[in-house]
Amino acid sequence: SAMAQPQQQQQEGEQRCLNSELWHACAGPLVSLPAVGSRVVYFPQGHSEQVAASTNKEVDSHIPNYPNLPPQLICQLHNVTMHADAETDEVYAQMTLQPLGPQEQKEPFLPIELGAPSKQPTNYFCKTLTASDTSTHGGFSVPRRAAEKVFPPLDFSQQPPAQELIARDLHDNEWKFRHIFRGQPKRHLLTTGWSVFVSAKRLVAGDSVIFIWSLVFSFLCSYLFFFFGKIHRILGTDYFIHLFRNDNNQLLLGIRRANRPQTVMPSSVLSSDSMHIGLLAAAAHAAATNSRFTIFYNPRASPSEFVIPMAKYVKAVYHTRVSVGMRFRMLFETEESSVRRYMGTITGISDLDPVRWPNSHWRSVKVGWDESTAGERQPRVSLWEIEPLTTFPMYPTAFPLRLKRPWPSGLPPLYGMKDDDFARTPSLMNPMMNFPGLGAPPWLQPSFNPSMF
Amino acid sequence: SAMAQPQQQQQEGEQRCLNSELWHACAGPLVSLPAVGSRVVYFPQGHSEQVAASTNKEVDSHIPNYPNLPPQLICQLHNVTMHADAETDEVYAQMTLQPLGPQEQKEPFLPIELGAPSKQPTNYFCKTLTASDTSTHGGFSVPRRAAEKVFPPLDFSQQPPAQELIARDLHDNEWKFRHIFRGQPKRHLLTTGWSVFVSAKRLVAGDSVIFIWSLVFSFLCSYLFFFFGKIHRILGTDYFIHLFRNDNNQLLLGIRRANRPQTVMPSSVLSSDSMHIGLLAAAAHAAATNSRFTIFYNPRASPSEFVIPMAKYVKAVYHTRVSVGMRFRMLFETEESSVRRYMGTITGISDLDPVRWPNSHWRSVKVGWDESTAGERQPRVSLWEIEPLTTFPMYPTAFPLRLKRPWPSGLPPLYGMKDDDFARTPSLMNPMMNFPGLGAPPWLQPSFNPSMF
DNA sequence: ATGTGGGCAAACAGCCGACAA
DNA sequence: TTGTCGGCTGTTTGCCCACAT
Repeated sequence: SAMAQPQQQQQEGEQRCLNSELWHACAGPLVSLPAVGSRVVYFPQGHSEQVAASTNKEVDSHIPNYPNLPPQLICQLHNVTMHADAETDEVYAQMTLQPLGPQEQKEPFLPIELGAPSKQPTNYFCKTLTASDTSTHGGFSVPRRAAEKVFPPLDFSQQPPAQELIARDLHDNEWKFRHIFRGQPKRHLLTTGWSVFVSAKRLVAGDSVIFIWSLVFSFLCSYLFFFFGKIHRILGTDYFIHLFRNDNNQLLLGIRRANRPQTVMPSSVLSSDSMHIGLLAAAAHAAATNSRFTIFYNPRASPSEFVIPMAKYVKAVYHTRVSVGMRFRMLFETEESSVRRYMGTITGISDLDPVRWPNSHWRSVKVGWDESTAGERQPRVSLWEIEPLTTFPMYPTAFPLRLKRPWPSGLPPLYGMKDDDFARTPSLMNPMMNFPGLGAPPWLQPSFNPSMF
Repeated sequence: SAMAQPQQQQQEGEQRCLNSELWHACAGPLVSLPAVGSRVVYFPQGHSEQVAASTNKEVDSHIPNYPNLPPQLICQLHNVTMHADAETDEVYAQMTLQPLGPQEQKEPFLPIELGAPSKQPTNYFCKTLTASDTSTHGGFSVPRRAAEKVFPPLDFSQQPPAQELIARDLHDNEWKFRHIFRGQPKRHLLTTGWSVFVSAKRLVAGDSVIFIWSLVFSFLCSYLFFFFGKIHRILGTDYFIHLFRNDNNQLLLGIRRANRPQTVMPSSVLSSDSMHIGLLAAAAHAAATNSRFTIFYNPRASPSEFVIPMAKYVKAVYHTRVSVGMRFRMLFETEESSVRRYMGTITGISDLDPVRWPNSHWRSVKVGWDESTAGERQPRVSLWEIEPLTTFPMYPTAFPLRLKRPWPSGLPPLYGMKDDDFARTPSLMNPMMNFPGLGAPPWLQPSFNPSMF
């Protein structure tokens, strides 16, 4: 019975340091956080979308305009902290941003700004709970491959083979489960302790659980990987895991709730109007004074990734040509927490909100999706979300849309590409309009290395 | 077993019309909402306090100033809707305010603006739950007087006397309880159905429940009371209640949670800075354009009643003299949901935040409390929260603080009071500074009737 | 390979009066 | 008057396997 009690290590107030692997696993394979210190592009418009999704209220029309707030702000990302809601375990990130002046925007890219985003953990599994899993009648049926991959091995000389598993959640609470291999045919089960977890987290059939086999001193591990990279490559990852597996291993446990019909959350703190105004005013004030501001990014609340690495933005907006009729692919998360690509066709390029946010790249691409189940996929995407295909357009564009960009003259063409190769709609005609006085763009600096993209 | 199931009448989205009596009972005896259509004074500073209390974050110093936003706005209250959080049953109110121009501020008071605030229901009881009440081992022990007052009478000819009670909560969900009178000595108990309620509302020992015996058509009842006031006075209230008791009665059920150590709620939607900015910017924008804005008032989240009837404000600020050393009484809510008065002495009169909110009446009075358990009571209060005593000050004031008010000359003195009778600190010297161009104040209009206060 | 259901024992929920504060 | 407890059912929880998919 003591086994069934989770040892709640109540650490109210500020979370110390949330496990990054677990956070990313819960956030999903498509979510990546820009590196601390890197430059990012912040979209008030996208931020607004997130608030609208959280409050279930569309942005009202009588919200004042902030004419000095451009549709995107180039910022330095000073701080990123990962959080999880104490009640629901919903993951979110807090970011501290500082708008940059023209000088800083122009500086060449740093290595961290070009690095690959953090990946999903390797030794993990994610299972969508069945009715049996969440019922009080029984325990949790562990898929065989999953158990073999992420759980410590059982002693099969015993009958039945069993062990006690201890897993930690995002709040560093400990959950104990009896892991047993029994039944006819044999299968892995979590019995004692499981229902306590289900009721504490209020899980229902359709929600998912994630188990990760992690190394406690993963930072030390990374350190060793860095210095002994060659040894690692020779001996393989398993050797390194083996080094730590005996003492310092740990099982992590996260949840991901099904996309239930959102409960109306009128927040009872601040009206949604005030929230929208607050977000805009905070950004406008920060932009005017070049001071820091703080935002919350809630990856599962809305499909609006509104803080984008600057390198990704620059590549997509300036180094990719798109036109109406062009085919593209875009990544989506599957039900099983992996990714798949959906195909579509660009049907238009225009401002999402020409009145409030003219000349914004936010969701400037109107698209149609190939598959008939496309009702749930957005009809508008941003340039950096899609991978245009280099094949011919599906059908010829109604009009060419090929305008000569007002690129600073006298500069060498980019990567063997001529100016004429860029296609722009009128609204996208001058992408530099928000960087007054900006001279040679950063990606024209000698240190800029396009091959790193 | 069907008895134990609450009939959840899920009405997602907008609440229709919450029961006002129940809302007020849950909000507590000190909470009153201004009348729709009346003029009120809105304090951004107090609103800010509520956001700070909700987010557990003090207002940061680098939030921009809104120099055009006065510390108090005279507004018309266009709409008030009562709400209850779907998760926690926490009560809150949504108000739509519209800042008024000088002309409208000056208009004479309407009857609704001078009416008494809504009272607590009469036929109700509130009990703080014991360990036995919340334990799964037993039911709910109903205090005898409470049961006799608010529950329908039992048939004592039966052995044991018992009946089924049906009560409705703020969300209009139905809860059924078996009410039985048994034991040695005899007592009233709620048995079947009680534990379902306790676990559904997640009640713990220390929380309170409120039962109200209400009339469904209370508006009709008020209507009759109004027209047949004399008959009512002759026949007595019981006659009127009897008229409706047979068919249209209903039992209401609310909860009030103990003041547990507040769970940190970083909201995960918007940073507390942005919320503060949002509140200020929304008010400033509304003030500049004389347009409506919406606020949420959360009476139990913080002791900051930041929307005050204008009449109450005017009376306290202009028609009450206070000085350092003066004794006063102030109402507080007791644990048992009734009120008691605490005594204190005014120790100073000054701005709470001279930098950000100069010349504000919000919590401008520094006080000391008589009782040693005063640690939990605020050291600063607003003028309209206290009842100054007309007795002599406890100790003579260090300096007179008696300044001649710059009252418009040529007007008759107020209610036989001479100008000299008003005592003001320098910061409160000119209470009209926020009403530029204001002539004779509303309380000088012939229709203003001070006896209604 | 894994979801569901019957059988069964142990644990818990929940109704009762006794007692004491 | 009312909070808590021991006694005593009836229901639920939860571990086991069989069986079906």
